[in-house]
Amino acid sequence: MLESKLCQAVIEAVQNLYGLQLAEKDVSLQKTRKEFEGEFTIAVFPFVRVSKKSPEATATEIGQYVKDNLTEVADFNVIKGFLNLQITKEYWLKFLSTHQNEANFGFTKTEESEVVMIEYSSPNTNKPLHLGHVRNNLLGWSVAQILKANGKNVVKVNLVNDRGIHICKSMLAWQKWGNSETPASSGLKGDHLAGKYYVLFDKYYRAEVAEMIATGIEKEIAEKQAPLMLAAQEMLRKWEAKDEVIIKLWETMNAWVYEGFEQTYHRMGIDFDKTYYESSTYLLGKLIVEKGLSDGKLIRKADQSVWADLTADGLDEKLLLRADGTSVYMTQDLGTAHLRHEEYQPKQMFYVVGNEQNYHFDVLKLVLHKLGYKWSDNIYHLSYGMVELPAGKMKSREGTVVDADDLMDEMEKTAYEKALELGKIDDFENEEAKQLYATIAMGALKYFILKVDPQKNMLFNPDESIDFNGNTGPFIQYTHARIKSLLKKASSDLCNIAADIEILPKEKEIIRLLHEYPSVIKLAGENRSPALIANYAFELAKEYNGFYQEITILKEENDDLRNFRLSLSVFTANTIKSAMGLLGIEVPERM
RNA sequence: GGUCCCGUAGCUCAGUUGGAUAGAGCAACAGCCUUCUAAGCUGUGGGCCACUGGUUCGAAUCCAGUCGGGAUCACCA
Repeated sequence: MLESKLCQAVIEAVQNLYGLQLAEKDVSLQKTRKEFEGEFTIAVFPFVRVSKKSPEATATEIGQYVKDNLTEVADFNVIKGFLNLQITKEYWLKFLSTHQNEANFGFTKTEESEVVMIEYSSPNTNKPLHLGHVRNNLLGWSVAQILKANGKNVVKVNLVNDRGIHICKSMLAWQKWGNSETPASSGLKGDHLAGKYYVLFDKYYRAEVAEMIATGIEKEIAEKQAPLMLAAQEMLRKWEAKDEVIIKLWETMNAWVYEGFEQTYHRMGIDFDKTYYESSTYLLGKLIVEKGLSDGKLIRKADQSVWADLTADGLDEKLLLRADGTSVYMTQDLGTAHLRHEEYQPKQMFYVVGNEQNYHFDVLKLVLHKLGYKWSDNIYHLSYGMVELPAGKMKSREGTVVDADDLMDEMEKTAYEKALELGKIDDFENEEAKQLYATIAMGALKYFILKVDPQKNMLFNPDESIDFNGNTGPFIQYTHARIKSLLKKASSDLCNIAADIEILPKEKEIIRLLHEYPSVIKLAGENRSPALIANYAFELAKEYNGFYQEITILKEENDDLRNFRLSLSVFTANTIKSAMGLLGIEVPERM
């Protein structure tokens, strides 16, 4: 790699000139700012201590050494303490012709033994997916792609939370007020149907509680004693006892929900290699807890409940088994983690879960560590920020939840209106036009969400539809389509690039960006951040658009220049497509 | 209250892990299609990088404190 070659040369220079041995991290190699000549810049301030010369003199000496010893370096210049290196035209042109049509440029070959697991989505089966899940799904799927591009053997898993009191609530409501309604009879998607009854439960339950409070019962007692709540709890007990009627109802309603989820996932373009169901893993944790008890690593209290004492690590005590022996969320996660480790022995286990659960994952790792499972070190919580609305958090009770299916519908409608308005689809077949709205709508949505640093909270304003201009998915898609159109008109093959052409600054900038792509993939993998890929794709598209606007490509009369610019275009289109692919965004051939 | 995260243009976000004069997009205004797709390009205005101190050649970035916002501290998941 050129970058490390440059670093090595600088290390060598400092060693030979000043007798100081540096490590690669001591050399700050960065991109040269646009206003200066050159492609790479090294700040030499750290070296003046040993050179005992001015920054300018030091930079000049190092620059001269590097120029003399590296054929790739054509020249250098020094501004204040900054050494700007200029790379030879030959290097850039060779780079261009070598990689312009390389299938997986920038990707690392998959290492089969590097098994890495990533869990994302993890929905509850009592309501449809909302905007929060959308961020989760897109992040998870994209990070999986990025890890693959970094040579990992990725296993994508989903953990469906298909049991528990909240599931019973929608079941109970359906039983009471459903009149045997089904997705077929109502025309509702299965997950929306279940969600409808979950909301209904909440409505009647709150009415009951209000009524009880009105008769003088205390709020807390009312909430616990409301008949609907008692009935839901009774249903959960029956479920755990495998009551036939309840199990049947549970299976039926969950099947509806899965059908609905599948449609949403499919439309979103995300998938899984394996799906775990909490109903079949929730008991596994008990075995681990019992072993921990007999090993004396956990404590049993007088009421028979089991706890992990984490006070020595600055945390609290954590409940692992209730007094009645039933398991809690943490217990279940211990079991699932263990199961996954047994099944795959992953080198790393990633959990894409919102930052509201930071504490949960700290505890999970700590408890596993305490119980002696060394692989607890391989657990990483990919914590991401909340999606907030202008009014604050989404609240289902206030009806401010942004539904995933509705959101995608809205986006498609906007894409359609926009395309119509701009006359983009006048010569499109019906099917192709439909395909285009979907591609652009999803491109806009995915890019909007993925361009933000995962760690940070982000704002979504439902009143303003997501933009299609500027720093957006469609902007990048458009750039790709534009290049494709250009290439269709250029019938010539692009094979050899002549050596004696002049490279303009705008062209140089594009080459440099393309050259940077592999290290962007690497960085995105290390940081598990699709945002780095997104911002890179935008920068590349923007740079190309500037070039396209200002410089003649097809109509250039000099064949060498024409070929060179077409090569640049091909390479850019390929890289845009590749980068957007890592985000799960398709790029159209025309739009 | 304890712990953790965040605070950059009117708004939404970048800022390559400490480097040069802090950047994009949106919104506003002014231009550019008889020539490769105008979902594009060019230009103008807009900043006490929350505040204060510290570390050093150099800080939006690291450390400490203050203020403001969020999350969490359940026998919910």
